[in-house]
Amino acid sequence: MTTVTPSRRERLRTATVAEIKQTARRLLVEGGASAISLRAIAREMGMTAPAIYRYFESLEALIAELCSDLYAEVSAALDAARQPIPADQPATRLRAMASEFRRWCINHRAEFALMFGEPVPGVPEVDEVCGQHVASGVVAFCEVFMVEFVTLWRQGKIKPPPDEVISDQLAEKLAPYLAELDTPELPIGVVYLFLSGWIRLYGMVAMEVFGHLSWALADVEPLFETDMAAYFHLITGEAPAIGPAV
Amino acid sequence: MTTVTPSRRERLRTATVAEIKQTARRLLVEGGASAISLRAIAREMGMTAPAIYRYFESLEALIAELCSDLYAEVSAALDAARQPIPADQPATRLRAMASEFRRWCINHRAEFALMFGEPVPGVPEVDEVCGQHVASGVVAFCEVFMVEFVTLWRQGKIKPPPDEVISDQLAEKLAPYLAELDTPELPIGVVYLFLSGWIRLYGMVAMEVFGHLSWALADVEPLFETDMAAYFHLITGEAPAIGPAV
DNA sequence: AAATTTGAGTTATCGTCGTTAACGTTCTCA
DNA sequence: TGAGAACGTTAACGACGATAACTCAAATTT
Repeated sequence: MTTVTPSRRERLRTATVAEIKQTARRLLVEGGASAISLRAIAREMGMTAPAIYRYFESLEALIAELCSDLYAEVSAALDAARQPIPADQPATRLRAMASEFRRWCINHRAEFALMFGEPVPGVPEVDEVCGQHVASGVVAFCEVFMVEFVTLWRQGKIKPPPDEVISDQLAEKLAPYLAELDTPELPIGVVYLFLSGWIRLYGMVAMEVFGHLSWALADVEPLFETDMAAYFHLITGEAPAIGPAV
Repeated sequence: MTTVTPSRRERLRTATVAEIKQTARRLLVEGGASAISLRAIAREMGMTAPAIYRYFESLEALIAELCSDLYAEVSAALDAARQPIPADQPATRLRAMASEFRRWCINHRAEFALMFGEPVPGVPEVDEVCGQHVASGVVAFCEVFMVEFVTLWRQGKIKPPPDEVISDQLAEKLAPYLAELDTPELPIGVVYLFLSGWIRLYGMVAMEVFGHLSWALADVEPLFETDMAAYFHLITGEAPAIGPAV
């Protein structure tokens, strides 16, 4: 243990920090990001607003930290979704994680908007911590998908698209990113398929959460399932073993 | 003409309304949606804030109207992008419109966030005006894509995906939407391809505009071009005539 | 042409917000 | 036991949306 005795004061402090963030979370859920205010938090906690400055540098910093926690939370949810599936079935794992991602985002719309919508100034951007893969929750969140995808590739299950589809410029621009990975031998076509899948997943979830699909669909789930199936058919050439999560 | 003499007062009024919206637009561009405030607008116009209430019911209503104008603006940009291309080449038209959509959104990031990000309370949602296809700018914006897509289908150029890929539930849920169209005979697989394409386009543009791709790519354009090419290859079976717009 | 109504703008005010400064109070530790 | 840090308070500043009451000029009506 690095901290033997958390020293009473430190215990109280961490408890207060937790209560502040938890109150902010509740305000976020109930009224959107703009409902998070220092005065509202303090009011609900039976305090006065300036007291919060003992714990956070500013409202912006508070929201940034809340956002980091949310990334960790969704990462944990994704990790939990893949655990019951054997590690040698990465396609099924990816499938379950995609469904869980959609489920989490739909059940946490305000959080999703904060994390994946218009970037809030102060919230750590992903590319700022591209070097160390664990420091930021965002990278960890991406890695969960990436690890399974690489496993799938190592199994030889991924059919990279024909070369003529891959633009030379794409290969050129992706090169520095490949160097970041611990698998630099990953073909450019496979990386393209990964990014393409992440974009399709994000696109569908974002449109659904933001209500931009309600004009066409009463329920997005069938389209989601169909599109995910089409994607896995595209990259593996076979239908994946599906079990619609939840 | 319905209005013979716009009656001096009305001319002044519309001019003031225009100036208010144009000032709001500038504030939006310079400082994001949160920078739009009645006081700031009034300050820049040499007025006092309450005067604006003579022209708009509230800040929310002002932003909603600004948003409608933006939908019309992007619709016009898309329309201008397809005009130089013959109407009997809908695939090329769609391709050009997709590129133009990305270009417009990248050059108008703050506007994009307002229109396609987290929905702002007060901004008219698309599904509220699903009946009349012209009333809302959003629908007109969607229609520009839809029209070309239907033309492409009428030419027999779209290969619908195999039936087993299309979920029965998808067909079920899309039925009411098909009835809305003037082409109810449109196969469910074709509608799926359209929505899938729109989602892929939105996903890529949204991630790029929001900066959620900068961790992987210094320049998103090659991936955009590649993915669009892959999409058109998927739905038509052949590579479209491309000319990377701008 | 005079009287009246309408429209557009003002000032004053209320309650909200983030943030800072100055001031107590309480707990911890040497 | 005393010094000092940590935690909390009140007071205040400037910015925000919104409303009410008021002034003034323009348009309309008589």
